[in-house]
Parts: sequence; C-alpha cells; structure tokens
Amino acid sequence: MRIASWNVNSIRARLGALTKWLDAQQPDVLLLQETKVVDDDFPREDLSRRGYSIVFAGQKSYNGVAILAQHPIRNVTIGFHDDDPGADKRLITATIGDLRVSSAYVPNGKDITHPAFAEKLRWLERLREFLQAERARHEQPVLVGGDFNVAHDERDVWSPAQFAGQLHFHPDERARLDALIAAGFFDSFRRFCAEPARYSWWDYRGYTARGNRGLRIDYLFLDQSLEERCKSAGIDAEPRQWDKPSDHVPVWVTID
DNA sequence: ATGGCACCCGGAGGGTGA
Repeated sequence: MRIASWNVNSIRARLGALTKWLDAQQPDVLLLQETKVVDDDFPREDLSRRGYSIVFAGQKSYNGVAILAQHPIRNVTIGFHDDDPGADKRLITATIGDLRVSSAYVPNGKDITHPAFAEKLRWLERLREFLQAERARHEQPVLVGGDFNVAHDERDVWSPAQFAGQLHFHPDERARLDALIAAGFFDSFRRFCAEPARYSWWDYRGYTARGNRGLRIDYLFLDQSLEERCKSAGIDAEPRQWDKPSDHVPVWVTID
C-alpha cells in the first residue's frame, strides 16, 4: 500500500498537475491539504473516474483537506473531537483497509510574535492529543500525513542560521514535533533517509533563481507499531518543476 | 536590505501563505 500526502495549494488551480501525478503514480491513498474549495464545488468527478473514493472537508478561500483512496473509506471524522462548528477545515480522518489515516493542515502561525503563533502551537498539541485518542478508540494503527509548517531539524531548512528562532523553525514548534514522536509516531522519511536538504516546499518567489532553498515541512508520521511494515518513504520533487506547480510536492510511504 | 509569487474573492486590490 502506497500512501502519499500533498499540499496542492488549491485543488481547482492544481487539477491538471494533480491528475497528471495520480495517473503516473496511482497511490492507494492520497492525503490533500489546502484544497481551498467549498464542498459543493469539489472536483469529485475528475478523481472518482480514476477509481478513487473521496472524502473532504472544505471552506471558502482557505484551508480544506481531503482523502482519496482506491479502497473503501469508512468512519470519517472531520476536525478534532471537541471542535467548534465554525472551526477551520484543517483535519480529516478515516479508516482505509487496516489503517486509521489523517490528513492535517497545521496553521502557519504568521509570525512568532503574532497571536496566531500561540494558536499554531496549541493546534499541534491538540493534534497529538487527537491522534492518541484515535489510537485508543480504534483498533487500526494511526497514520497522519500533512503540511505541518514546521521544519524538524537543521537538515530540514536551507539555512539553519537564517531560520534560527524564526517561524517554521522556532524551538517551540520543533518541540511539538518532538512531542508527537515521543508519543509514538515516527517520521517515516527519516527512517530511510538521513540526508540534509531533502525538501518538500520551495517559495514561489524567485524559485528558479534561488537554487535548492527549501524546507521539509510535509510529513507522514506513523504509529510505531507500523515500523516493521513500513518498507520505504520518499519525497517526489518532480512536480515542483511542472507548469503551474504547487509550492509543495508529494511525500509518500509504502506499508506492507 | 528588501522583496520577489501564487491563490483567493470579486471585479480592484487587499488578505493569506511560508
């Protein structure tokens, strides 16, 4: 089973790139973030005719998450268990096969001095609590993929000196990823690759002129019980070179 | 040193992203 996660930065603007990538890669499961579309306008036909079942939770203009699968999707949960009705659509969870999978879009935090930064930290804590609760509620091992908007260590930022203490690399954010790992979820990519400069996001501004100035902020964290079944993981940087690209690329994992 | 692009909505240009 191959599972991927991709922040597409608008599913409508990215429909060409998304379907091109799906046709080439045909993952069993794809977790999407930043669909930026209300549910009534979600382009379900373009995906369902490729054999994918789809569940999604969207809102106008911002955020929005989805799960595509070539297998039946059951027990869908939107958001956290204690969300307010008007909460941002940043999380969707479902059971596929013998896995409990979540697609997560972590708030970016705007700036470390902005109130949104504290909300980002709180959201990351709530995500960990949610995943632990899901682990207790369901018999299936839990997997979460998404745009975490946090680079975990020095290998994951193009300039550790420039990013030190800044948004996306602040110690308080990195500590939230440490807490997720301490709770028993491992960074699947790092199980197979220790190299620096393997990024999942590059800024639109000056992309071609800048060289490989990116961040690794997209992850697939797997319950530790999946360690032996997890056979490979990677980042597919190619779609960043396509026309009209997302600023993020797909990250993926295979599980026996 | 700074900002640089892309997307949203709405029908101009400001908000947001990372």
